Amino acid sequence: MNTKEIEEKWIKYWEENETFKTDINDFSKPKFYALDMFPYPSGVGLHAGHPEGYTATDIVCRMKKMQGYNVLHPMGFDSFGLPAEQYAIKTGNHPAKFTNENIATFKHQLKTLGFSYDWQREISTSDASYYKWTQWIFKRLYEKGLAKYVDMPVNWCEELGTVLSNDEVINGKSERGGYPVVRKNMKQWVIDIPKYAEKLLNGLDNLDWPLSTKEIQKNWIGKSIGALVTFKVAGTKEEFKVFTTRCDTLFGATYCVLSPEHELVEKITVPSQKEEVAKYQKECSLKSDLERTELNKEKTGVFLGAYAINPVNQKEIPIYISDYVLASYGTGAIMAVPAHDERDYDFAQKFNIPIIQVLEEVTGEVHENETKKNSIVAIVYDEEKDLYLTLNWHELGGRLFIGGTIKENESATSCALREIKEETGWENLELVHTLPIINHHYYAYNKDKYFNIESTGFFFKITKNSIKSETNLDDDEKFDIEWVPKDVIENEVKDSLHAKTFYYALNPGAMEGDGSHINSEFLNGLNKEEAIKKMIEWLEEKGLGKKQVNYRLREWIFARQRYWGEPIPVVHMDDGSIKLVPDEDLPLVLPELEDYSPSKTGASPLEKATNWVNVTVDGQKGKRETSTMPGSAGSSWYFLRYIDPHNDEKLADYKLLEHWMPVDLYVGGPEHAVGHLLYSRMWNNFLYDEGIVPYAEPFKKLVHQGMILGSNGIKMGKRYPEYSVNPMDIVDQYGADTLRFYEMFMGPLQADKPWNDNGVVGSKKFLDRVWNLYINENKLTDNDNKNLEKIYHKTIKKVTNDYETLNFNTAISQMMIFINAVYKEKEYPRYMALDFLKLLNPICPFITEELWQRLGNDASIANASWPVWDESKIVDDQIEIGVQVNGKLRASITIDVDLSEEEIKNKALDTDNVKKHIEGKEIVKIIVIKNKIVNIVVK
RNA sequence: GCCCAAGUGGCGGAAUAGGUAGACGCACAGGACUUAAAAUCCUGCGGGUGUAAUAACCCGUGCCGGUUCAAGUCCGGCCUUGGGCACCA
Repeated sequence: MNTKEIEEKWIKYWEENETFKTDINDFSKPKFYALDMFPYPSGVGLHAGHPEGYTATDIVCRMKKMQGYNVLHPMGFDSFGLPAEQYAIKTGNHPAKFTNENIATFKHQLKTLGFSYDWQREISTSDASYYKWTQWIFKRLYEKGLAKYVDMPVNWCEELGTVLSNDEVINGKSERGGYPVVRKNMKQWVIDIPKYAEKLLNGLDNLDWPLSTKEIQKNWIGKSIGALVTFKVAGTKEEFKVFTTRCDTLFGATYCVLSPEHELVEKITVPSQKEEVAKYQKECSLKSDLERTELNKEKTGVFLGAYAINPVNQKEIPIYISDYVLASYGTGAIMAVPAHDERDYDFAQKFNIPIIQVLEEVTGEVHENETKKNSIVAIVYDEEKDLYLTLNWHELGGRLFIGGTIKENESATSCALREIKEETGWENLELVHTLPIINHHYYAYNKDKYFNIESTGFFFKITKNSIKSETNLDDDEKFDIEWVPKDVIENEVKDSLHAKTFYYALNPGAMEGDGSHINSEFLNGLNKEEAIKKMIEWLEEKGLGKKQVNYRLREWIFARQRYWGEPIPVVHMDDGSIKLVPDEDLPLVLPELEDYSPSKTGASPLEKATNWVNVTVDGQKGKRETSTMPGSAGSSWYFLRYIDPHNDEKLADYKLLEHWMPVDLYVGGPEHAVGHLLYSRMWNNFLYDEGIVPYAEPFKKLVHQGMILGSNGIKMGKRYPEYSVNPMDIVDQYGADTLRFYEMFMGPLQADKPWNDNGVVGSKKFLDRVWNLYINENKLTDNDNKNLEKIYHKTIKKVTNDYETLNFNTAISQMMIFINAVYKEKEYPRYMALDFLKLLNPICPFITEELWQRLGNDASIANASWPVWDESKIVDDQIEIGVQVNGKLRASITIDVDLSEEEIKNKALDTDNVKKHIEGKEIVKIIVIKNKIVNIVVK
């Protein structure tokens, strides 16, 4: 088989005959729109991962076409981007030259692989005829106030000379290149995607997408429901709002924190603190994002000297600034509840701010007639030895810490010290933390009474001054004093009160879940949900706050200080106003430059095109915007343009969109979960709201292909070039069919899979086996062959269903089983041979076209109709089922399918090995699951 | 730390309304064809005890426990790997 010759022949045939041209206006058949994530045409051509997803959609498309669907299967290029620009900087050539050369290479390679794209619908985001409409959409966003020119802190990457959007920054470094990114205030174009947060969140519900991707989008949007609470600044007319999800803990708010950038800081700082505050603000502004997150261990901050008034109790509480409060989230200000937030706790400890507990954990089981009392649990820690002091009561109560009842007129602390001394003899300990009060219910066996206690926890440490004296214990105090490490406590301290107390000792401020409210006046006794509801009602009634939804999602930074992108179609007039470039002047085409290099100061290369930049509009002078749009602009709507790629009047005809959208199957990598896949949903939702497109959600079903790893199990790439595979080399050596077949057989589409050269050879062997069967073996016959009938119908069924659900590896294994069976036969009926070619065709279009023709067919197999199976021919009349005794397989029997339960039982019991295992035992029952298994239970 | 996904032979992977674990392929071993090799075709192939060979038995789907006549599949608790988020109030 000469794969090269065959492949070239059919590529030419399909092109000349327009085999895969979509008649977009033919609404008579059901439609199927399959979309691949279009590639960035890099200089190196396709990598091993491209053919995987592309083959997957191609298989489904080819099957759907044969099943009578009108299939739309387009391809294009995401052709704006940095590599082309860097090439232009180096060579002085226009980036378009480089881009077009690469597109030509990509297109050639894609054709070589046999994908059934309708190339007449090809688009390229850097074509002016395409980006005309990208600019047009931008204008609509601007008109609706969704594209905004604002002064705000943005991600500035010095090395790349541009600002970046949040999804392009990973751990404080640029996604591309890994260069440091800092926060910098710049006047920038942003898209107000948070306005669409709710729609983007709700829209996910009805999408057939991977759960993990939906989850990532949900987290990225980050909806939280809470309240906005107004705090007045004592002695001034100023006030500020805080966002909180736990307004029920307001009684425990003992200070407030503003972000260092908060606008109120200058106004309310008292004169004596001004210097220190200014110094701290400066320190924070110089920190990069990376430093700011890395240095999150030790809390820092400065007191403003000003006080806020807690609206629930009129108490004056200090106001600080600290960089643990982010300017960009919520209102940039918080109320701090150190008792129930670890960060606030750390800060309060460091600055000696009071801690008020307002939530109380309830442990144990509630009973009637409980006796109430107050008590303590004391934990004593030896830091040097890393051991904790416990009392081992053995069978009387297990391992516990020191406990005791608070006497009348005694404070909790002195009770704790007294109990420690009485029970263990230790004195002069250092109190590390007072732990939250726990409301505990229990039953005391020795007193036969139910108790309900308010237990205060204490965490003490032994110091050099600590002393131990002899103890004088009562007779009923039968315990051993044991010093044990942490893991022994975690395993052995079973009592819920003591275990919880220990947890709080190690995690101060961690009590932030549900609990019963205390110290909270009108909220006392309520749980979290009730208390939040009541507090919001109270705040709203008094005009001090209201219910508020907040999102983590931020503005989409929409400008890049680069050349190779869509020009933003606006003019900044000398009087400071902004004018849009009129629709009739679109596309606003990129000017040619002598020098494409960026500047370190944040100026776009376009500033050098002075003739282009300086314009007069309506007799007024102005300058064009010189930043360009990000790469994610053009890819946010390309799926619409495929439907009507040559339309000069509209981005796409509404009637066509109505018929063809949404995309039925979208395949691409999971790395676009919060970039492209969120941005395109936002644009499409916006265009829907504007009545430009007929459906809000663009992608009905989404599937992520996994990564093709090197044979070492590690991602292919620069690090391990010796393990990287160039798909074109595989095509040269084994043919495109083999590459497609192998990548589909490797494993589930969605999984990451290591490359294996032997696997490629194995795939080629199978295709050779098929070829030989049709060409060299004289088995083809016009007779029928009953031996193959069942497997033939089964194969059609399995392959059809597996293609539909994208389980290509198991479809292939079924085809192998079929071919193995044919090899064992003398005669291969012609109709089966033809139908098998149809089943294999979506994966291996070349070899199947060739064999189809050699079997005497004129037209392309792509136009043949998909085979159908006969369910009645699949049913077995005899099957083998297992026989178990007490759940262990002891035999298997062959039975007629319609055999009665009684007969199956008899047959099972009549088997030698089964007899052996039930001999002398009593049969308890016999379970017969029709056509599956028999299980005999004996005693 | 929080959220999500996944752990099955030497390897890639099959099998989930709970019902004979290891389909199919790779690798490996043996055989046929050949002067020979390659290619091709056929057979075997989870680990162990056992047998001349069969038979038969035991163990086995990351670990521990549970539910069930029956668990890779369901439940509880861990461990490991991958991905996402991370001072988000």
